[in-house]
Amino acid sequence: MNISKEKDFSNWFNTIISDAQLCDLRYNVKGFVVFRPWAVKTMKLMYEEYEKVLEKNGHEPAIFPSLIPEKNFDIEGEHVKGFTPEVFWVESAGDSKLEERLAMRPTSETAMYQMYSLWVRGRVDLPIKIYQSCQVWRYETKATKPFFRSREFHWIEAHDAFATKEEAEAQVEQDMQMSKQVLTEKLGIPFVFFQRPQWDKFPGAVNTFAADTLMPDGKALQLPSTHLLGQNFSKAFDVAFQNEKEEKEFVWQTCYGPCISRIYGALFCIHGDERGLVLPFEFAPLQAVIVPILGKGKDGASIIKYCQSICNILQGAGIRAKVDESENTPGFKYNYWELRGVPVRIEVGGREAEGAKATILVRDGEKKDKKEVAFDELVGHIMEEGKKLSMRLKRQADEKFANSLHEAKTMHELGEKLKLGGIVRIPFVSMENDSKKYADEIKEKFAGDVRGIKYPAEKAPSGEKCVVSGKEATCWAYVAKQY
RNA sequence: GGGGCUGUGUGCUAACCUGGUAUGCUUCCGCGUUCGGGACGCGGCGGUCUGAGUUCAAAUCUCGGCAGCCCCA
Repeated sequence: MNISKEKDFSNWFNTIISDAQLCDLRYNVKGFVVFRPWAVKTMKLMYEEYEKVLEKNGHEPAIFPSLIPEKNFDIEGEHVKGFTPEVFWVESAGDSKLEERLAMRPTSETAMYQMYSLWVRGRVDLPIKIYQSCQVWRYETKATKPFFRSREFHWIEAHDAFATKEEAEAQVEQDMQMSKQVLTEKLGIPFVFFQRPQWDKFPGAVNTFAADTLMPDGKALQLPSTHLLGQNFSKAFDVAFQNEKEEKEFVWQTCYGPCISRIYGALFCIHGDERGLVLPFEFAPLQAVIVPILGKGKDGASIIKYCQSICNILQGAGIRAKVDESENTPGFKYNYWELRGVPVRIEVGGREAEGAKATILVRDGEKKDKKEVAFDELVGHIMEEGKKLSMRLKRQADEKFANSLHEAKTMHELGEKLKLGGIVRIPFVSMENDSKKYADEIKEKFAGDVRGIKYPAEKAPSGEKCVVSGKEATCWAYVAKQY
């Protein structure tokens, strides 16, 4: 495709989703896209990984209905206010209008917590740690963008209920750990967790913590967020238990929402290059592609046969591999699979077939990096190279991320740094609601958003003045342009 | 939320200003030759987003709808 994602990110983005066939934008409902097999295969692997980690951390799967009666939806005041403008409503069925309209879930608190109310009787029923992998719908009024902001998206939501506040707080930390295990360790996506300002919380939450990563154009993208709900919802939905003193006590809740379709977007934007996708080995739909090189004067049948024997041995070792037997020329196949980010390419022609070897090139290598590997060493070599590729991707992403963190002490400096892209640390007055006007000023002047304070909290600034208000700064705030 | 641009076979595109038989490439199908970095020849299938209006006549002009992109907040 030959487009620089740094210089021309939107062009790169639009080109890769159509050329690598990640999704099809031609579906005729605004904000809804068709996810195509190549994207879905990786997203499924991501779901699997995430579900595994959630279950390892004590969560169990469930499937809740996607429709929520309006009355449930109205129970928690803040939540209603936050979400109602974005709800798709089902108002009729067949020819008859429904007595009560039904919300297509924009998130499942109001579907799940009424059930939690029935399920929780005593301490023995706690904690509840349930997740579901599902899609949700939100009528986004901002411009939609495939993967990043669609009106339908695919995520996991985990909803936990505890007997004590401390356990709930610990859960928030566990959610952050899980984010790190999956996003950073497995997918190579760097991020920072911020505690969002009071004016930018999840509707109904006591506190919101969200992971921000950076896109190639320097804008921040929110990835998983976890919310300390306190007792706001449990009081509203009557999720309570009888304690040892035989008193009624409301549970303490958290919810956690990694959006797989968005994380997938972040994944390919962070690792992709001017030739197309670059995928971590573990998450590539196809990990090794074998390209036969036939031609006059060569024994085509025996080359194909040899390719197949390589494929068998790789598949036997658990590597997702295939022989590309299409009618295209080798050069076409190289480009085709590079565009799709297949980690390892194996070229097999007469030379290889006769010498019981194969020529290997890893996705982020150049022509000169091709290596010949003996048949018997292929499995070990590919596993090793795959692992190294994933590590390289993670390291490069980490470095780039670290280089995009800036600091500013004055309004002017903040403006200059924001122009560079990335996240800028400033001394700031506070994260309370009455400081929102200063954040609004930053937004107005530089289109930058106050993302919050770092979590875990940093040592507060001493003797620093807020760059906006000039008042005594009580915290280090982080500012970025955002998606 | 505000502003701008756009919609023609699968994709890209010409014709649009100045209304009159819709151009070329690509994809796809068939046949043959090719194959170590996006092969080629010949033949074939396939199109003006949608609704209304103006007109003898609309891809073209006008208005609405739907959809996409870009910029600003």
